[in-house]
Amino acid sequence: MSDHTTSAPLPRPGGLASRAAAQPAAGYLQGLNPEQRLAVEATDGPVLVLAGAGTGKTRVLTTRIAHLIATGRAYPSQILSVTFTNKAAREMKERVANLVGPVAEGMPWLGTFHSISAKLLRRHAELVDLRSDFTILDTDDQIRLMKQVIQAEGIDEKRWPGRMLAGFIDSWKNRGLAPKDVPPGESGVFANGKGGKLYAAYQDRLKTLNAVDFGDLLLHCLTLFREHPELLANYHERFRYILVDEYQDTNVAQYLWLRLLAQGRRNIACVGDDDQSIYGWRGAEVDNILRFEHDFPGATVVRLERNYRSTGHILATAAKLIARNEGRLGKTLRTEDEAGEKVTITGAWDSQEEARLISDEIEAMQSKGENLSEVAILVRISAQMREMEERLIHVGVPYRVIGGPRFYERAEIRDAMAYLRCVVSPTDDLAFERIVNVPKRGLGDATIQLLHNHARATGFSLMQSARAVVETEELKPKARTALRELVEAFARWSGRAESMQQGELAELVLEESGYTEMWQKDRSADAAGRLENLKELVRSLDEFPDLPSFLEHVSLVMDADSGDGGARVSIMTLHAAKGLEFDTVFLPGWEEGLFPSQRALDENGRAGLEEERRLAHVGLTRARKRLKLYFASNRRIHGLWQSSLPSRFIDELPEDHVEVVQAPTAYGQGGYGASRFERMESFGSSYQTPGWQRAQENKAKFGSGGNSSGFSEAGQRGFGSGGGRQRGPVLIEGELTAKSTGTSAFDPGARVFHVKFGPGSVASVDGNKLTVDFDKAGRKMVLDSFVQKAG
DNA sequence: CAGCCTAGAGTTTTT
DNA sequence: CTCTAGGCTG
Repeated sequence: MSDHTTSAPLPRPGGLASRAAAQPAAGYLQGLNPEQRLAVEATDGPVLVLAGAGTGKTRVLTTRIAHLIATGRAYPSQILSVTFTNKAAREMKERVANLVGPVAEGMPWLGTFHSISAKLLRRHAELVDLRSDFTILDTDDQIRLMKQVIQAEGIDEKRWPGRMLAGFIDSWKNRGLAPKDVPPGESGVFANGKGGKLYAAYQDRLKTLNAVDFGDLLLHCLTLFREHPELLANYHERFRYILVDEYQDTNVAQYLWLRLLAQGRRNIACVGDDDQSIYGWRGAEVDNILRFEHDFPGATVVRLERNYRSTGHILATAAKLIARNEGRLGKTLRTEDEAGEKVTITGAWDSQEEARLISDEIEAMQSKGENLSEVAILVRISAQMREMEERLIHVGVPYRVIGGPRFYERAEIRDAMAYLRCVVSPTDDLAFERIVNVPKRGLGDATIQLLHNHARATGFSLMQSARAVVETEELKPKARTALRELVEAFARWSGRAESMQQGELAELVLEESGYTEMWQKDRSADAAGRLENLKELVRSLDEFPDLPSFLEHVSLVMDADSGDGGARVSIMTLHAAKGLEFDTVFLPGWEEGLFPSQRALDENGRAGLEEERRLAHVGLTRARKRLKLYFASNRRIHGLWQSSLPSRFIDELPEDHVEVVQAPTAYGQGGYGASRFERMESFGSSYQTPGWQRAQENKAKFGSGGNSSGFSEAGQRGFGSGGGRQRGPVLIEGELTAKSTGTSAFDPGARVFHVKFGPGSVASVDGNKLTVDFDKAGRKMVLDSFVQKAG
């Protein structure tokens, strides 16, 4: 290994380090509370910092790094500091730089598990049978490859889809299992026992392609360390201190990775919060954090419990909720902040009204001049976003959606990348296959198949095969010409790669390949945006010294540029909100089945419920000053209106700290009050009627789809915006209280018209509920306010 | 080979 | 309901 830092002596007296150490209580330590300070100053040996939400976790981490550097314990290049996301890594780098100055620039080992692993692997690729210019596949490439492998085995790809295999393989990799390590019982679950075999075949394919997937980055590192102890020892020497952020999110592979590296000096500090572990479904093992003291005997455990973020009521609410979980290390958050406003809970008739209530609140805040960037709407599932967006567009409140497809996952970026990959490494078959017929060149399945056959027979890459095949008569003239042109173009581009600025080269490639033109001709709504993204890609290219380093950056680091500093409300999933905070937080959709998610309950029972509860806890603790929860009695799921009960989590909140703001609607109130009754105490829903199914049954009582669909347009106008700024629920309550509303204005036999179902005749009347035989839609039960007299 | 149409599915997401 | 992937037809 050539890295000079390995053999560099420790700072000597008189160096920068000792000067800093000589100063009493260094400036960076000031303002830390005693626990934080302990977490910073316990430099040697294993340390576990249990940092509750808003307790200054990042501050501890960055100050600790500053402390290690300033006291001369380590050079920046001797500190291994791992995060999960690039965002976290970036933030940490910035904050360390603020503390210690430009020395922090030299922190080559501050990064994500994956980027650090990639770096290690590029150095030692040959030891795990790779070339150092290996490509990193994304999920899409991965699945395409799986499909090929599955088909090659002669398995029906429909019954055993590639993405399913990808899921299995991913979870094996998460657990650090190579093909040979997969328990036979598990490898059997896919394709009648072929799972393990397919995994092995897939790994073989990757090796031939000189490619790795995300999981391999970790896995190959494990192999590297295990099979080359001298190399590992070398890194033990180098990494004097190891820091880990969000430790509760580590999976088994990451845990093993850390354990191997920490073995040497045992100077490992993990910071995390078991109450914020929300990624169990993708392999995170809360156990890693629960087991820390056992794995690292003699560990110093520090609890950070003083919260600097939220007001009293909010914190008390969150604390009470999370206290219901059993599998936790136990922390009690406290604040010295004022009690503030109570947390509110509002019931709405349906999800549209819920959106309306939230937008009303936001508009009110906006008119008071509050900063919309301090407002967030956090949802359980992305499907909830659309309705919120529609509503905000309707009232003209600016918003931004956080999350969604990442920059490099967009088709146009991946296509452009594939072109560049082919230019840089003509043997990249996956990239070649991706763009061979994009834009359309008349090179379809038949041509690809031929190339594949040729490649398999000769051991050539697809590009080489193409070059050979165009010299033969095997292809029809049309296809042959097209393919020849493509192959020649790539030769030309590759030839220029040396001499040209990569940004220019990319532009040239995209232009000459006809790719840009393809989108220019496209008239779909998002074509302009895609061209814009391509421009962005070209622009960012020039920030890199060369194409390969750019490609690495894009596959591992690049994320969507959510720039744009305008004041906007943020909409995102609860998962995406972890680590963020806002003055005001809206939490819609607290309903059984949605949150906690029925699926989490069905698939993981109590563990699933507890993870959902932690997710709720994450949501609650995002708020600094104002926290507003909502539930709707009716929600459209997969296009069907379903009625739902308020979430059990609502029942679990402390009455002293929450306020049920609006008397919920008549129905809503029934639901809220009755929910304690109706729900069973246990969570195992297997023997319990699922919420949504019960909702189906209830539906009859309140009219099937009819009433609610009418809500969409006529309904909204009818009560919502029309009747003088009134709160929706009040009006709806009137509509629903059949008994007190008196009789309907309709008589049996009357002809009526319904916005959704069209014309029909009234069959019977029950209060304000009508049974109508619609001419087209058949017999439906609807509320009279949704129909008009006709003919 | 390309465009249209139909059938099926449909949490949470980073790297 | 809405999207996507794959199948079928021109």
